Amino acid sequence: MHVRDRRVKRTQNLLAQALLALIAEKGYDAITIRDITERADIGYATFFRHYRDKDELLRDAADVVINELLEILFGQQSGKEPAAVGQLIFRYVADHSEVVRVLLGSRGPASLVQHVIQRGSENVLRQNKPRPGSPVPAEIAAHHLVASSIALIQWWIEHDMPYSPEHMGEIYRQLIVQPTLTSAFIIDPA
Amino acid sequence: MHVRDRRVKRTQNLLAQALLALIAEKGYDAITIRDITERADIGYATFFRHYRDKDELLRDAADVVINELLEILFGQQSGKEPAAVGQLIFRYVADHSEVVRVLLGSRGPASLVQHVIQRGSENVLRQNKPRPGSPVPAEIAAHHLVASSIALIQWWIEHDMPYSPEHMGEIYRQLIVQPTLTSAFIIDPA
DNA sequence: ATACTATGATATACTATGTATCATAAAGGG
DNA sequence: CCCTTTATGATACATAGTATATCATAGTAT
Repeated sequence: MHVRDRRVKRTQNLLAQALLALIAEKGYDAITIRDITERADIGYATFFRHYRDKDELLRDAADVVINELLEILFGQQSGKEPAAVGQLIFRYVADHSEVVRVLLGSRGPASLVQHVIQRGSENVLRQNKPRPGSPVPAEIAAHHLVASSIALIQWWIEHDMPYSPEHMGEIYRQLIVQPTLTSAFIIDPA
Repeated sequence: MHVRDRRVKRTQNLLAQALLALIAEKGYDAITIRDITERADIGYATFFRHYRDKDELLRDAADVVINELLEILFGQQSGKEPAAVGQLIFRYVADHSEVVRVLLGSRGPASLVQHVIQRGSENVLRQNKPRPGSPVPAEIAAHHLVASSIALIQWWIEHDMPYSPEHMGEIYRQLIVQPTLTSAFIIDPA
């Protein structure tokens, strides 16, 4: 999937940036497509040449963030200790809190969160071996791991990040990672 | 808050029933207010005399279900063993899967799920004593407990309930209840 | 019985979506 | 560099849905 025409790339970038800026200003629901095209300085009809509706544009913009975070978590250093993973997550969120707040904010559509959970679960399943004989199916454990992580991030952001990323990493490990791994997966000793 | 006029109660009931039926048929987003009023056989303008928009009606309808479930969980038998609590939840969901599917379905607005988490967290905090010195704050643990439970219910419903309520109760206990209680709360020995 | 209030029906203004069309400008391949 | 292709801008327009106002009527409470 390589976009050949520079004009297309330019237009899509402008639309995504405009959307994120507008969400931060007035919330997702209040935004009209005309708002987006005016902010991006793009013809109104041009929007529909790229996306069917607002949601499609939002998902496209979100994929950039998702891939970035997945790269951090599952990149070269996949065998890292689980304790550090939590700190990585919450440090990333703190560094990009504006965008994350926008994407996971309570105003966004539920379908986006579902999409993020889906993407995350696939990666968890790919990176861990299920423990044979466990009453907890790997598919459920993966879903739980990702959904709980997002819920924890949402709580942290909505409460204006009252604890440090290190502290959140410890909470994350104790409440989510440790129980899930010991319940359903073979713990990687690396 | 007692509704005196029978006409009001009648109208609101008809609107709520119509909305739930329509969500099951075509999904929340596709529903117009005219759809609702026509199905309920109520004048179009009358809708706005009770609710500002669709979301307000949905939240009102959801509160009925929330209160019912909270009554089951925190009613007379609050001191029950945690293992049984999971079965109670998933049995209730199975018995009311149509409505729960509608309310927690991926098409519904995110704000509704947030609302449910809020209501549930308050109850968890009210029913449990925080463990002193734990790195996991009680507020976070309560949020985690409820948010994870909803995520697990969503997974179960969206996958057409492939495991029995008993099995789900065990998963629930192992993945969510046990870790959360031991991490952040004083375990009730009753 | 009477005063009150909710409803139905209707009209209307307004906003937003989505499509069609055509001239123009920019891009890419040779 | 030329030529073909394609994306964009501008505009007009059809459609759908929201939200409010008004008034006669019917149901409700006390």
